[in-house]
Amino acid sequence: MPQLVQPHPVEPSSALLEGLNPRQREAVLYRGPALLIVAGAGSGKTSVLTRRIASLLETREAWPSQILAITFTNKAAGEMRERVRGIVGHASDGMWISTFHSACVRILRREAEVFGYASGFTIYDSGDSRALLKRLVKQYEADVMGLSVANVAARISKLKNELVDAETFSRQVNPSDPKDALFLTIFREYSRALQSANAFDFDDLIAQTVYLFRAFPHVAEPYRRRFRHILVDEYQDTNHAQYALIRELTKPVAELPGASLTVVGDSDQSIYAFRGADIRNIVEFEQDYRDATVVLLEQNYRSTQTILDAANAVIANNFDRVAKNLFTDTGAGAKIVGFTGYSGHDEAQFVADEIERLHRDGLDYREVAVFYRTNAQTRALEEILIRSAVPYRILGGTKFYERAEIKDAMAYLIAVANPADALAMRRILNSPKRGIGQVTETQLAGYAERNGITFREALRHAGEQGFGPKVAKAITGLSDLLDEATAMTAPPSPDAAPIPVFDVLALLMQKSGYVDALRASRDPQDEARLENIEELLAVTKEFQKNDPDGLLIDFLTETALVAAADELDDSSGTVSLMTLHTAKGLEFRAVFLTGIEEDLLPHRMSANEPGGPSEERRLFYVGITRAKERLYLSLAMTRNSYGETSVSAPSRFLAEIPAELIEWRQSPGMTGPGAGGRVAGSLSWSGGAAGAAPGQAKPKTEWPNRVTGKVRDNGELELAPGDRIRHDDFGEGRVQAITGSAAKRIAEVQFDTAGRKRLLVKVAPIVKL
DNA sequence: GTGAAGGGGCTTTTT
DNA sequence: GCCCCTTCAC
Repeated sequence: MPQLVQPHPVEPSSALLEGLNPRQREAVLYRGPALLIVAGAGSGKTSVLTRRIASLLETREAWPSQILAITFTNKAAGEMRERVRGIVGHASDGMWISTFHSACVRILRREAEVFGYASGFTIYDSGDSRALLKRLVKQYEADVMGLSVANVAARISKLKNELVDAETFSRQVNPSDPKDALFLTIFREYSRALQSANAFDFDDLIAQTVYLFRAFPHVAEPYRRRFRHILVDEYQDTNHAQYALIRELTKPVAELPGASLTVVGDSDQSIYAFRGADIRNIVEFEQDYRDATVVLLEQNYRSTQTILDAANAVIANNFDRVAKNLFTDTGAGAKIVGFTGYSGHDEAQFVADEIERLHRDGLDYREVAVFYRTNAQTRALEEILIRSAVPYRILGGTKFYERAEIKDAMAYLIAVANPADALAMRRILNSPKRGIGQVTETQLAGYAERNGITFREALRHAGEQGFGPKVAKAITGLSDLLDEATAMTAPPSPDAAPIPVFDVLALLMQKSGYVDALRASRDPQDEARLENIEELLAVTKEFQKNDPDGLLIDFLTETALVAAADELDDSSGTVSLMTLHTAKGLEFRAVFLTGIEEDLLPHRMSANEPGGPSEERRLFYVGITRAKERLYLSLAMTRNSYGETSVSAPSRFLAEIPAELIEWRQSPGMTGPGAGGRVAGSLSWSGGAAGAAPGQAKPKTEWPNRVTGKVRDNGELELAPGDRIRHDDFGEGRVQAITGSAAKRIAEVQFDTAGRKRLLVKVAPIVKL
């Protein structure tokens, strides 16, 4: 064991402290049992955290293996690791920098056997949990009692985040309430099913690690000894289970004091109460950890004063907070631009046009982001951005790993890695179609249960269950294929290189007939599905490239834990679209906050929740403070939801921003008949959505979802400068120039009334005249 | 057991 | 508007 505490730490090199203000410097240098860094938005906390870690290493106060740093996303973890490495080089190897979930998986994979799990356990995402719960809800006819899959799932998740398991819950619940009794039954069955499938759901990853540490101190002890410095970022968004995990890890062991704990957070940016985040963790930090020191970082190095003024003014309306005021010395900067569209599409068009203008002025697309409250808002934005030929990327929403064909392919891999996982087995049982239906599946499950074997084992005994020859052969064929793949993943000698995941997946997809079935299909969507399978194969290739020794189980872990923000690719040169939640922790030179309307932000669903409106305000605050130079606030008078158009009202939050900070290109008061009213005062549209505003007569354009990949296709439409065209929305215009080639050909068109636009020739709703 | 057609219900945010 | 589930015909 290396020396644990140096009485007189060596002064860190001056390069490490360079450019830090006194507060930041203190946050880097302070040494003690507990440190809370209250870091306002943009106050350089990432820099402080990295330098704090680097200084611990540089002065030899800590070995890399003694450091555990928790970040909010895998991407943030990767960046922090790189930055520390940039300062101290390979002296940083061996640190644990990861998310709560990744760190817990790492611990659980090592220790699973201690409490009845196997190391190859599956991680169930929310879709898997719901699939499991669906069967239970149906089985117990719980829906007639008003227990839907969604609310059972939410309730179980909440309980697990509070470290309440089914047995603990059974002691709290009133057994004479039939609804609660039924819920308890389902909770129990769900937990049992997870355990027998050798699986953890997302919430288990944290909660079970805590149970493990509490039940088996000898398991916890090596971790308590090992991690002498624990740092947690975004502490305001930790839930009770995560809090408890940190408490467990910082407990003293025998002669050793507890690990030194550093947490960084900002209660104004707490936006995850809905998933159990407890702001008290940060507010009561000083009571929890005696001798804690607090450092406050208020100077902002990100945004202009105008943006900060808006942010400060908005957040000041939350009454239950410690006053904090962000400031900068970089100057006022540009005014915030406001825009009110007639419809969501009109709003989106403003966004697209403005992005193009910024781009012409030299701003790279990757410096621009568009935020929204709900994923549903992407549709209109996407349609317009495609048409306007603005390159964009949606973070989160795409859900590659949630697509049926990807889930199928992953289920094949899971069936190999974790034969106990009946959910994965059932999923692949009849995809591709093998003539194994519901009846056969139920029979197999029954056989497994009667004989006390797994579902996977039952497949091996297909011959003994009275199936027809075709069905029996199909089952045996699948079973043999899985055996073949399993043999690949278990190399003959321990030091032989593992067979790449790519080969395993390729074998499974081919020999199962999965790809052949897609190829043979006449469903046009299957072509896209086939491409997705190929995309997944490419992902496995990439995985092996980055991690040549990576095993199948590592691949499954990595893909199970990708967060939306992990998809951000700084080199892509595209505009980033994401929800306000995903935006936390990021920054962009130009930011568009869209849909700033009542019922959307604050969201209608938040109104009845305690603390709901305040949390929505923090969400708005988080969005505003992502912007470095330019901030746009936009909204629409009408919005489509459920295929119906409804009228919307400006968000109350708009009125909280001092009027002189916003320059309205088109204010809410200017849009309706009888325009001229002020934004802030009355919060309704004067005259509603009536009146034939130009934006509203738009013809409907069909934009099928991305699975089909089938958008409008003009084929090889020939266009040359000088040609006249007609556009569905913009009317007639003249082509000014053509750039790009093939599918990326872009036409610059001067429209007679709609101004100048860039259009993707292949997909724009245009005809040549 | 499979596929097409029609009806009901739903969306806040995420690891 | 779309997804998922049920129903019905083969």
